[in-house]
Amino acid sequence: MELTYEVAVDAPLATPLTYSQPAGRTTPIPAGCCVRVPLGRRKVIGYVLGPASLTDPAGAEPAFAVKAIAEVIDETPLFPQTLIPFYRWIARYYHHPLGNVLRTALPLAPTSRSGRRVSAKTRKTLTPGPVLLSPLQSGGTTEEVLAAVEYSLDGRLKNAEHKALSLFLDDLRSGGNRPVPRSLLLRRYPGAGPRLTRLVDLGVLCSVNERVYRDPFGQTPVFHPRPAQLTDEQQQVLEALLPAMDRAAFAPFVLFGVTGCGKTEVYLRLVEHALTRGKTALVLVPEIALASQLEAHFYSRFGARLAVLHSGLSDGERFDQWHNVLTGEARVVLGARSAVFAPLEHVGVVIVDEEHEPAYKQEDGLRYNGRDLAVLRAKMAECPAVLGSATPSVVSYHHCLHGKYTLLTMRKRVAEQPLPTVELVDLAATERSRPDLAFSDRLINAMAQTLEQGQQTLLFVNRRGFSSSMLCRDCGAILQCRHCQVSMTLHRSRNLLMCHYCGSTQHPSTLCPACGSPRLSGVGIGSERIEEEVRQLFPEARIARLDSDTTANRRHYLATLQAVRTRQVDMLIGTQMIAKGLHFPHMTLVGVVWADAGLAMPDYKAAERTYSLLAQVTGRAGRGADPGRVIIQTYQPSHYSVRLAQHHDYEAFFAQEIAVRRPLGYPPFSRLVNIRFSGLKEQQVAQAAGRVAEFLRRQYGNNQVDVLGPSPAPLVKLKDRTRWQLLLKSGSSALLQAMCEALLAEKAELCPRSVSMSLDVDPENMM
DNA sequence: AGCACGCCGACT
DNA sequence: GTCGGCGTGCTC
Repeated sequence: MELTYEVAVDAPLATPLTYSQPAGRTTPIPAGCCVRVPLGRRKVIGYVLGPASLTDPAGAEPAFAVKAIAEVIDETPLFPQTLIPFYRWIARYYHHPLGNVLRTALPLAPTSRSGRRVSAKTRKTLTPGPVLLSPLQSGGTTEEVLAAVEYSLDGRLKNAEHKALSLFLDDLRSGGNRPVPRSLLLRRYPGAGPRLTRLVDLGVLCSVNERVYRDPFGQTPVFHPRPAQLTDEQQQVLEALLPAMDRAAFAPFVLFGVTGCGKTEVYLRLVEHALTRGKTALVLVPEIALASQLEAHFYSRFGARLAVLHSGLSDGERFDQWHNVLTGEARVVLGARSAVFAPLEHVGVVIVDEEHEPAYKQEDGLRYNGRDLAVLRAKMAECPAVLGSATPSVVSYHHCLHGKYTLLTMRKRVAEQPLPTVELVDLAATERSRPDLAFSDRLINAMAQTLEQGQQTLLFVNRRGFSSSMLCRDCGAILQCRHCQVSMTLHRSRNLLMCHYCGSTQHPSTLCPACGSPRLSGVGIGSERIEEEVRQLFPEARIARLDSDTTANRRHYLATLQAVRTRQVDMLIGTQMIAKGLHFPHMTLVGVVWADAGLAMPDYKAAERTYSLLAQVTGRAGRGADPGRVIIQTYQPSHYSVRLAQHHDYEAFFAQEIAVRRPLGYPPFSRLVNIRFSGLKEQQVAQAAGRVAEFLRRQYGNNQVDVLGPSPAPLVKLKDRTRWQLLLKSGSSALLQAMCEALLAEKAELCPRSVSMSLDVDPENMM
């Protein structure tokens, strides 16, 4: 009976394929191995999922000819078998081909087109050979060992060889009998090369290639000692969480704690507990900025048992980290969203820090949410999932109130620092001496004062400001759709306002519907422009900017933070990424340039994002002795997301937000799937979107699901491609799943190949 | 995805 | 006559 395998191939195929044992091979191939398989006339990469049966349940022969696996690329699996159900679930839930899911999950696997592989880095080291071993084992001084070697070789050692061996013995002792790198000896004795080679030939030394683990930590991170004493709140929270870990059953928790309440120590204790119970731990952070913050804490506590996985690593570093996890050497993984795929086994706790962060959502290819997958991993591993946040997502908090998740609260800041006072500046109501700039006099004066005192300022720019929405210059209202309560988008070319949820349009009225003012205009402020204005206002100040444009590489990011820490920077300007995790004792002023900019987004989550960003930015001040000052500029000081952020009142914000979403049936009262269409020909794209909408309405048009649209996407044209979208909204996740499956089955009939169609399940933003 | 096949327009 | 455009179908 011939062995056959189920193989997920690196091609957009809906199902795995069946292949047989490579010619001439007898041993079975373990699941998780990377192989090369024939597919049509080419060869592609595939992943072995396990044995396959050639007959279907009815006993029928397959209708295809089974081909043999061409090559086993790696004899050791790239991922543990236990994760296969996890990958299958993801493929099904996100409607993504399994082979492509695996390619996303295993970033270092070779691709079908490039055979380039990242390899282990090794170095040549030397260990004692057979001739040297027994004199070493009988102990004695270096001189005695050398004499014994000389004796057993009948005095065949030359002076230079004697010298090289003597240096080797020194290094061996000082290195605690670890293999001695050849390069180390060559540095001390440049001519040692041929001598060492001869010593190897004589059997005195042994040459070994040792794996080198490239150090992703750059310089050694700051050491954080383990605090002897926990706060009462930390104690209480752990009293709930540790027993849950001991029960070894799935249990989701939201750890709701204000900035600076000491959540990190809670995470560390949970991980410690997992390790002492022989389990492993998975810790996710939204982005690299926070990864480097937490890295130092985790590295201090767990050292070599820690692996980090994030986009800031080089391929080589990532390879090493992945393999450390795979071999079981690293038992704690700390990383960004893709670390949710880390090849850990026996996971004892899953932690997601800042769980509300939009950065957990991957916005291209496999559009997964790292936070949601983390919860799923915990479920499959039968362990607790801990979602930490100072501003939990509306959906997670809703689950807490309905008994789906357990809420744990930490209200006190560790050092009892008071939260800073937050001042709102109403941009619409205040006179400005520089109306040409984005700054009010109050903020300019505060910046000047801070600069004079030698303290630092942080300026937060909500870069999501969208230049084509309409803002009232008098009351700050943003024009919204009457049906969807999302902002209308201005289409300059056609001169009309459109809702990108439902597609309805309205003429750009010359008067503000809220206050009747005629002063309406399109708006948008980015961090580059702010930097320019600040340089103009304070030419003598030292200014740095951090945003996704300037932070493509981690070295620059870390260097900028270092410059701020050593007070070589007076003013730091940045976007979201500077809003969290960072704390600088001399940063006494935090300014928010335009707090309500995010409210202009055509997105039902706009208020939630605004609240959490403001709450986070606010937490950045007052970390040192000085409580700090926060100035928030806004056109909408009375909007609940701005007003309640000022008072650090999450519960009130949640209540308001839920009251808005309930009647509109947005999550958590429904699930969404956004179907995106794009293509080079406008007509084809619009037509395909229309046909799909018609198909779904005909098949499923009842009151259990809303099919909204189709409508042009907010960025209708991107890189010459026209984009349309169709939004599905339903209380039934199963119904949405069935609709998407039916749609994909009919895709060929509804949507030509020149139009690409992709599904975004649980969309995070609608752009 | 990638690679075949197949069916219509302007070229040696 | 045929070279080559890209719409469509299939891959164990």
